[in-house]
Amino acid sequence: MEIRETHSFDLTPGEAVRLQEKLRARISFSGDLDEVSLLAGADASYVKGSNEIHAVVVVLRYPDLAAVERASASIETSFPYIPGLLAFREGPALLEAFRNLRSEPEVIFFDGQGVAHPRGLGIASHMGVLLDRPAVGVAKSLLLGTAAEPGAPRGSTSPILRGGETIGMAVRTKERTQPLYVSVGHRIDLVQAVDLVLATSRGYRLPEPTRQAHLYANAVRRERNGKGGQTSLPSGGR
DNA sequence: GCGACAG
DNA sequence: ATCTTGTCGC
Repeated sequence: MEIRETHSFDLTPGEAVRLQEKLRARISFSGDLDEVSLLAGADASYVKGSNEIHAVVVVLRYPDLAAVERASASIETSFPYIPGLLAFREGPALLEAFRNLRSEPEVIFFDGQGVAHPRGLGIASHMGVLLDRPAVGVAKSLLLGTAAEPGAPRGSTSPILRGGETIGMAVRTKERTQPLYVSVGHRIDLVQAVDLVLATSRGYRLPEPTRQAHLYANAVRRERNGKGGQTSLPSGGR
């Protein structure tokens, strides 16, 4: 993918916060999506004792979810994990992975929050704005706000509230598992974002784009890491 | 001041 | 995120 815009990621936490406050104004909460034919999932994995970060993007065809393309990038990061500043840790690697991608997915799922963030600019919104592409935040836990437990059936939802405002939706993508927390990233509305997450969740808690990205990110880390990584193979399950 | 806190 | 084997439940 062509990345027309970027900025320095070599910032102090304070400078990063100011940049978030500035970029948040550019988020579009409305959807301009017609028919989705390609969607992507992005994720990153790390090597325990080092600063290595392996970022990947997996593109799937919609609605059959067949794999179309995978791209990755492995770099050194210096920014630590600070709640609220995740994009400054994973962003550089993710953008590099997108540069290595040839497909043009219409929507991208990110691991983490969209606007359900202290400054309204979680990693999904941040990347969405820089890539100027519809983006959805799919998080496994909450960073901001509260949400009642969604009903038991798959597809049940419950709003993520923050001072009376709905900033996202808790979504039950699979029965008897913890809900996912979906929020608008960029150029999409919450209803469509939730619809897409549910439409791409097939038998697992994580929607396929995110799940495939997770698996690929771990695979990339392992092959680029002959020793320090995990040696056992997934035990499987069917 | 204290606790919470995406990945 | 990462470290880890078996184990309980669907």
